Amino acid sequence: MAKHPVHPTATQVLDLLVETLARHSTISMHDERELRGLHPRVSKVARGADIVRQGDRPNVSIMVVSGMLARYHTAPNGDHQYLSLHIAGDLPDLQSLFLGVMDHSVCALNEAQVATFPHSQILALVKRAPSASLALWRHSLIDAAIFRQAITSKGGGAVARVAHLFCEQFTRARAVGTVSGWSCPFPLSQTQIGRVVGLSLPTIHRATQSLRKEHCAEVQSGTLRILNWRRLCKQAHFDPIYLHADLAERD
Amino acid sequence: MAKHPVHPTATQVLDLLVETLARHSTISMHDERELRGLHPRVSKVARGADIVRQGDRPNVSIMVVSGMLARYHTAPNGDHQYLSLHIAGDLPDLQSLFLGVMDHSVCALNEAQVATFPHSQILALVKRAPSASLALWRHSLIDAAIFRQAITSKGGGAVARVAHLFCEQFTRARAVGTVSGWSCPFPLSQTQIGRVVGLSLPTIHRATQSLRKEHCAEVQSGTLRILNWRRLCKQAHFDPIYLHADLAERD
DNA sequence: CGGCACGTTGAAGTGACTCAATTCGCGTGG
DNA sequence: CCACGCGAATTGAGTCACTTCAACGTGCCG
Repeated sequence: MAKHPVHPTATQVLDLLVETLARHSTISMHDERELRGLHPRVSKVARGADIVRQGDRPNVSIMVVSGMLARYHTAPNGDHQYLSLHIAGDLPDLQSLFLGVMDHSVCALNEAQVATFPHSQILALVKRAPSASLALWRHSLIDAAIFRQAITSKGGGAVARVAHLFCEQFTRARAVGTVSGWSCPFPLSQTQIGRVVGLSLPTIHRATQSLRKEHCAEVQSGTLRILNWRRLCKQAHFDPIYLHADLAERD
Repeated sequence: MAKHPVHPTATQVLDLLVETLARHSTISMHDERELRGLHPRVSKVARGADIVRQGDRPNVSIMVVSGMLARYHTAPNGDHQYLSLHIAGDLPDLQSLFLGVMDHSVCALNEAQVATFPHSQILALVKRAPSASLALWRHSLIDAAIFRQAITSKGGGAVARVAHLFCEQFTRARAVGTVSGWSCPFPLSQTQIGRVVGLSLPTIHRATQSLRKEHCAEVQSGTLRILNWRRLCKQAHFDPIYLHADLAERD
């Protein structure tokens, strides 16, 4: 599985979409047929580039095909506070479908490929395959659950916050199949980790160092490697319930 | 407008629901007719009582009719971290419709009245009036936007966080019409304010005192009174864009 | 009157921040 | 091929805001 498929076809993109939704929702034959009727446009995004900006009124929604994106707020002093990280299959700005104006921005953390779906097509899909739209709704609810967890995580110390970030990322990477052994992609510098968990660079450094010394986890050249999952989870007070990774229990 | 209607009829409850959704979405005649076909059950909840608990698998969703509710996480040490506050018209656990198991709890901050809607009825509604379900979806997206804002707010100092809470609550209260002059209901003790913004009691005390001394806002016997809206917003770095209170711009 | 919840205030401790200096890895141009 | 420069990681010193702990006031309800 190449990190950057040379030129993903529409079919591959739609595969990814269906696969993502099927991970937590039941997708009927009819739903799948309608989903495959969408016409995504795939484009490449440079590392650090913005895809959507606060205040925009997009008329498309995007899906991550490869690479990693981040949503962020811009603080009054100009700093960036990252709100969430997004990997293949994620739909980071699905909300723009219903909330006219963006209340945050989306940028690429490394070179990434994104698929864009016109809102008009999605809205048409909603009419023709309502149960497929419920899958999208559920997807956005899980998204919200992750934000709630982020609020609480700020209660713990620096090590706990970083450890929690590692746990969440590894768990989500495992779900989409981008892990190999105990490693998964993690293209963030320490400065960027600081923007995610809301701590300063020196603090992040000490926290990551502590986690490496205690053989919990380490980051090296864009990869996160788990050294001791059990211990890492304990440091993080990680309880994956909020990721709602279990299969749907209703239809 | 009594704080606790003696015994709200189903009609009044459905009025509130339609009114709430119409605030940000276009509700067609057909949608409204279908919404009014729901059969809510109204019940009274004692101050401090839990309505749903983490780990539950509810088969109903609730709407606040009067009073104030809070969603909260329970920290490893037993502390409660409030995630959001909810007033009349809010649907705090709409997510339970699609996410089987609750990842947080909901409790009443004062004596409150809540309406319960069976999931089965809502799902039936979704089938019969898809566009009404889009209004519910949008509602849950605004909910998520508030969580995102909460993450960023933790960046500022104690005074800024408390001020931001005051701004948000007053703005939302104004939207549902529970303000009178520059006052709105706010039944939280300083300890509870601490649970919302993630600070200790003494810090909250000093922050509220500072806001009163600077004639920004004050809390008195369950009421929040704005003394100087402009100055309060400045202290809070409050930008209401994330509340998406503007009317819907698409159908 | 006694208990209790909440508000008020002070003193001491601690964790993270800012600021700053140094090192390392790596690509680039002389 | 080496010097340079840049981004990132590393480390230390001093400061500040919030925490914890503790004590006391105050109003209300039994």
